[in-house]
Amino acid sequence: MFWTHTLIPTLKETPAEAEITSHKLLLRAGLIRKLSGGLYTFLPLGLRALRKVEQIIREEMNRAGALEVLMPALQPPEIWQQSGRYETAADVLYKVRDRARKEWVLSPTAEEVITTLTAAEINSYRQLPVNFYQVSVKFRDEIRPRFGLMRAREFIMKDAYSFDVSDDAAMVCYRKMYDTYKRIFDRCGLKNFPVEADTGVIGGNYSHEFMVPAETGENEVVFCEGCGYAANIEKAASAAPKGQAGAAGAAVEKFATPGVVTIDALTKAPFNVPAEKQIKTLVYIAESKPVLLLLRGDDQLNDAKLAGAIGTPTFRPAEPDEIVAALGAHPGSLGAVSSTLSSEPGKGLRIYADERLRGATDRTTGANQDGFHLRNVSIDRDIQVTGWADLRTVKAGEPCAKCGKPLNIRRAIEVGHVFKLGTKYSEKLGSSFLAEDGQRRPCVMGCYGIGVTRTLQAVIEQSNDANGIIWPISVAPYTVCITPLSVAPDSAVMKLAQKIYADLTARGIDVILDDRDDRPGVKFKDADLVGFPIRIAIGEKSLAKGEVELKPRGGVLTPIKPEEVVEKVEALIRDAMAVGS
RNA sequence: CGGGGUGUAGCUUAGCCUGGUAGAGCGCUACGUUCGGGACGUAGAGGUCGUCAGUUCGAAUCUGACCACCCCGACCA
Repeated sequence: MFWTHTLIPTLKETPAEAEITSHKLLLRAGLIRKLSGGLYTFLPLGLRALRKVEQIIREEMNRAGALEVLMPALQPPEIWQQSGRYETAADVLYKVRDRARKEWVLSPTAEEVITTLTAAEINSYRQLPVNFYQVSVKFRDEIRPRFGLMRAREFIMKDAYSFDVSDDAAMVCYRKMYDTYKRIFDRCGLKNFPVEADTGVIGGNYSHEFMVPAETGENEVVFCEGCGYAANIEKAASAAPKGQAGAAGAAVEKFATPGVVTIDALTKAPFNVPAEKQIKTLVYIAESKPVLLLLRGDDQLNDAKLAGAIGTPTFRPAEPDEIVAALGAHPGSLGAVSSTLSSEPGKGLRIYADERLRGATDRTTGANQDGFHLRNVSIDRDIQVTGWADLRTVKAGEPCAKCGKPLNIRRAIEVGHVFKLGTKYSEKLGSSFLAEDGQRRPCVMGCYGIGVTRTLQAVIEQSNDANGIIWPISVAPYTVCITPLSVAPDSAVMKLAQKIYADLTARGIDVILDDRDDRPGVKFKDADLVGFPIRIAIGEKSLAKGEVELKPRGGVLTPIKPEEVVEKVEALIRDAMAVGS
């Protein structure tokens, strides 16, 4: 490709809309342009990089035996109602109507469609296992699109769905996809690591996310350098000490705490109750009923764990008036001690306590009367707990549950997610098979997603410098940029540039020739900004010495003879591509 | 949806407080001089000042509503 024959609208200045480095560079390097919030046009260069990522994904999915299909983005709401996600995923579903006012759903993912397909087409154990995938546009009504391609209303996703005869067989497939994902992200030049993850609204019982470490990432990941344990903070557990369980002491005693409405205020004089000796009481509404959640005063509730504990994905913090209605007091004086509750625990009011409170004695909590607290509370004696669960959020420095070493927390970008789904969708949508023993059984499913557009941006977020993007060769829009410093058609410089262009292109290498009649500085700056992995500069000065200049984007400039160019470039590409293959 | 912020040319912005009908840099066009890390000169093109309403003789500027975008929280690949 000749530079003047394509569109690469580089910008000297950063558009005000971009906040993080990768988003700024996507715009400045002329890879994308915004149409509206969370909606972007891929320009020729951005699309080339995107296609490279897609190609790697296709090669690895095919290698793993998955079958590529393409499902409709516009889907009937009936199958969503059948799976139950018409309600549970309602927040992210874009809905449109046709001329007859019939409603349709824009696909955020495709479990329903693929399962409808296999319900009709897969009938025998002889057809299993099978794994279908597609690369397509997905739509999600995000609460807040942001950071360019990182969280968009419309994005490219690779989604795959596996069907197996048994749980064990599904696990084999899960492992294969796990390994495949590792290879895909390695080949994209990304530093990445898998972490244990929460399953969220998709459901299922086992899952890992693939994370790319980045300060600008939207996820927090807990990891242990001792044993390699790693988990999303939504899922992570630690061996945080529970504190000694003793015998219940003195009777519960009410005391006045006028104006004290925070954990922190109660730690101060004249009360001096340490946060870890307090029981924090939170009120949530799940399925229209209040639920009390008890945690140590110095612990934070983890929403994802809460969802698992109460067994419903839809819940919300109670409004102040709902809290007063349920407990008779305002936040700051709430508690779960049986004698202070108007309604019997178990009869409508559920109480879940964090594992860390098991056996707790000598605690202080609210009295369900504004301005009063209770001391000497023993949880086993004084509180009727409906269920125990891990409800707290892990903090950095706590001992690893597996090896005891201190845990670390870092931010990361989620680029992929693998789930073991079980039979949730296959049962609801009737995807079953006749087994060898003549029994009909539901397929055991797994699903596997990669945010393709997000992966592309993660590459940029991870690989750049003050001058611009540093593309890994595997996903660069062009591998080589030839920069002739004179573009007069009959000049020796331009003639050599065109010869090298033809030679490299003939070897199947992606080359762009910067034939713009601009000053060298402009061309060098743009080549660095866009970040082509290899630049070959040809000027009259070096040519007089019988040389051209070869410069890897992140490396040092080396003068070489023109006839060595093809060989050197191929060597560089070979070295780079050795990663992950 | 709650909280905060911003809307002036393709991009970055000045002007707004104190009302008098818009200016710069980059980019773009032409010509000339330059030519190894974002050159310079001359001459140009390009603006419903987010939208609507109000106040006023007069609104980019003051008031109100709305819209869009950005940031913080919940959501997710």
